[in-house]
Amino acid sequence: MKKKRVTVEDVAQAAGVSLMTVSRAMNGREGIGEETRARILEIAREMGYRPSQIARSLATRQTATLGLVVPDVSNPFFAHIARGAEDAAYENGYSVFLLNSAEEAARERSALDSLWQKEVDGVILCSSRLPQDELQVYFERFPRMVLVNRDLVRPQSSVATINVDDRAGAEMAVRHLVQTGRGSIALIAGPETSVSGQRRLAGYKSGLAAASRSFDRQMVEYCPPTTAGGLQATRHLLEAHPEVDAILAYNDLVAVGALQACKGLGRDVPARVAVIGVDDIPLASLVQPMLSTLGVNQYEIGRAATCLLLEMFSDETLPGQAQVIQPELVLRETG
Amino acid sequence: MKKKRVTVEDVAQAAGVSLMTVSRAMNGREGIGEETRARILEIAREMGYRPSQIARSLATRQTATLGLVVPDVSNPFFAHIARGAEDAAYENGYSVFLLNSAEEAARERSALDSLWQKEVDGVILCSSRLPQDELQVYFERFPRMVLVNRDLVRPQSSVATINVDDRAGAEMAVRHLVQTGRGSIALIAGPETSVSGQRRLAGYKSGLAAASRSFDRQMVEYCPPTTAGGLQATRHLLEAHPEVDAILAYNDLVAVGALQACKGLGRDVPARVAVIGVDDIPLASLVQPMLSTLGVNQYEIGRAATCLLLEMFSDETLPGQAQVIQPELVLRETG
DNA sequence: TTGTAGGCGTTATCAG
DNA sequence: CTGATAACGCCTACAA
Repeated sequence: MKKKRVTVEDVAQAAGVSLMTVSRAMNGREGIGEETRARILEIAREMGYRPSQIARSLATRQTATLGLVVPDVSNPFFAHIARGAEDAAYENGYSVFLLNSAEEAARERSALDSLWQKEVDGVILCSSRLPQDELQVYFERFPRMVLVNRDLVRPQSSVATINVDDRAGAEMAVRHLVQTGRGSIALIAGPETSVSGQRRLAGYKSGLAAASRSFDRQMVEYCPPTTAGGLQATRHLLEAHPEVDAILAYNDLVAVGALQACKGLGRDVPARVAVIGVDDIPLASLVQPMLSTLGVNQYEIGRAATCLLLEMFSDETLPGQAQVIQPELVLRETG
Repeated sequence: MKKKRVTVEDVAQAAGVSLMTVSRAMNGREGIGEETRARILEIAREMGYRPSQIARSLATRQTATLGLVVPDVSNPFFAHIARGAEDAAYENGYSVFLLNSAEEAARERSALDSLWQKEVDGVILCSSRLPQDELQVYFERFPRMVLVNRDLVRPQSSVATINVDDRAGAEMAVRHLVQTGRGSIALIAGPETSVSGQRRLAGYKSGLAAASRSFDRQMVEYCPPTTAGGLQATRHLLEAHPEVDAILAYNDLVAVGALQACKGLGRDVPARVAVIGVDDIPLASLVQPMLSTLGVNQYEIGRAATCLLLEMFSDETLPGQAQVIQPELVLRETG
């Protein structure tokens, strides 16, 4: 009942040549007459032949496939990265597996194991929560890897990184808040295990220090990286510390939650409380009041990650790069 | 230099058995002593052995892989579908290829061809813009398929569909606008080639007809399915037809654009103009004023699509289902 | 320019 | 219960 797949052999038979000639014709290789090639290509087209990527992969040990692991595609930040990564992959004839790690180490491991089993040519791993020594195992398993939002303890020739300078960004935001006269600046810090969250915390501290202010851990509230998380954390914070007049949020989603909390508690933004988010997702300019934020171009990060991977593929010599992206302080009505 | 992959053969040798015994042990098959199995499993673990999915696929003609084609993952609507689909796939041991069709027929074709070449076990195709006869070709190429937001002219045993009842939704929205006293209801219709857009247009017309109002094509404006598209189309419409006091938008993104246009032109929403979107993406309740919308649970659509695919996989008898999802009118401040 | 033999890592089939 | 052998569809290397 099932239609059998057309194979090289079928085409070869139909064309009256050996299967190697067909293979050469399909792959545009040297050593074959132009007329022969044209004839074979035509026959193949007529028969509806497409080389099996599976068989090809087994023979060549290359799958023309990349893996993309993100915490959550439904987070606009990663959705844009995914689009950028897939666009670049498409342009270069690669396909991409999309895996969500769901902020869970176990599922992240499972995602990477699955990619390993699928023998992808490279992996883009975003915001990994795995400990360094565990990551090391995967560095060895995969031919190349790009880490987004995660540092490397020591450089690896097969691993590149793309990091947003969250620390500098957070510091810049705090400086700005200080300069505009805010007296009590709080941090809604997102998940405690987040690496970029820790970097923002560091920037928050150093920004405070630069203004000769002391750090108060009461001013830091952890929460899930969502609007709901931001709402709850901010409400909690504001009830305990009504004097807070500025909030730096883990990301824009959390910041929007903060906005909602302020509204719910009757705190006018930005008159009474200033709010600054991170990421500059489209939502930031669509909420009312519009959100000030530390912006980066997510789509380009995705593209860059794929391109890095593919470059590492050709330049065997290319050492593990470490790209750093400086966020930009986008001031809107809230900051 | 490269570490060679550990194969069944290596494990078999280390265990002093044949490779078939190892294969059986790994796959939990019958016909092997419990002690032997445990011993082999242990050895395999120690050696860091993982079966090559590539080789396995070649032998079994199954890849444990699905394809998901969406117009654009960075559109929150599809991002949530993607998450739902991947979650369900993960739970069942499948991986998913993510492809963006970018609203272009050529890229959609290319995406499907690529999946075909990769020999995926099934495909979820969202909002296809391909003509029916061309789709037919792919129905035959893929073992099973689920179409989201696209009808089937005649049922196919290997194809299921999940459709939001856009027509009924649009009609419901128009009825509501009429009942709340709106006199001039416009439609910002999205891309002219969109199937669900056409369904909304039909519902818009029948809603008007049900209220004994005549349809005026001047009240319909096409645009790209984005906030920017909605902004521009609405501005254009409102300038040409200042009497418009209600807008039904192609989706929430477009509706938010409409909101912005109204604001820019000094038209108060909802006092002067009512706006209703479609999809109920998170953004809808985050903008100010909050957006009324025809809501569906996107995440569940994604899950359902994957589950349908996997069910078709086991129930050979299962005929091509056609699930229809009724949208719900979510009234907020704008409607 | 073209064809032949061998192998990529696994599973199916059929003996033992 | 276990093992040898033949696919699976393609490519590399070498021979003609």
